[in-house]
Amino acid sequence: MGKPGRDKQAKNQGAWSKQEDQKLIDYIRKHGEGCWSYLPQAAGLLRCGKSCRLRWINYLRPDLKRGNFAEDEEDLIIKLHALLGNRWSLIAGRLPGRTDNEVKNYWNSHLRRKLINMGVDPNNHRLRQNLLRPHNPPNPASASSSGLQIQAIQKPTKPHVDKEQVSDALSCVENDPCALPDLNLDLTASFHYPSIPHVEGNPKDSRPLDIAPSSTLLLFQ
DNA sequence: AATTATGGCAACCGCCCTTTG
DNA sequence: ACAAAGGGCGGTTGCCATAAT
Repeated sequence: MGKPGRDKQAKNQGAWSKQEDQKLIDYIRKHGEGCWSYLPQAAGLLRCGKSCRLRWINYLRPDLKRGNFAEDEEDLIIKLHALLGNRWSLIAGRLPGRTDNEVKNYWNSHLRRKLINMGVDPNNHRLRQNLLRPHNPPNPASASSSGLQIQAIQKPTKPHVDKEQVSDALSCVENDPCALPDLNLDLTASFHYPSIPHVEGNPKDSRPLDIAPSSTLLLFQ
């Protein structure tokens, strides 16, 4: 294919206008989500298909929750991030009405800092070494602010994993339920597009879910 | 009141994977 | 088997609002 993200007809960039939003909404209400590369032309939008897709998924979809994250959503994001890493689409799939972009932004702007304040390395979800020393312990009050308790773990984590590792990790969880005592996560793909007209089945939706390894994760109780 | 710093979020970029012919 | 096209994803950027000075 040609250079990705480059639609030759696309002219508009930057923020979407109300008119553009309405065109996109109207088109998708009428025809459903189909071929994104064809959509701009059909809907009369001077945007690239990717831009339309992103605008719809992240902003215009009728089932989006928006607004502040609840505390249980925060907890879930932290737990899932510990399990999955920066796989925002998978994490968002477990949060009805939330998008990967929203979860990613919330992580980067709120939760990362929160974990750091708790003395936890947001990259590997382990207690930072310097904070384990007696003269500089993590603040227990802040650490329990979201109802989380933390156990330090020893082995380093690998940020990115391949699919075989992922399935190994899943079987590890299955074989050893004590590994993740209280997560109780049903890690099957879950998508929430209840009000979108279904035009054609998307084969990608049925692809197997891949899960990051858990053996070196910080454990939450 | 004006200026600067910071945070939050929407949107874009570019890579990678899957599908199709 | 291969290449091209489409779509999805995570990372990054840039704009705007608010806080601090």
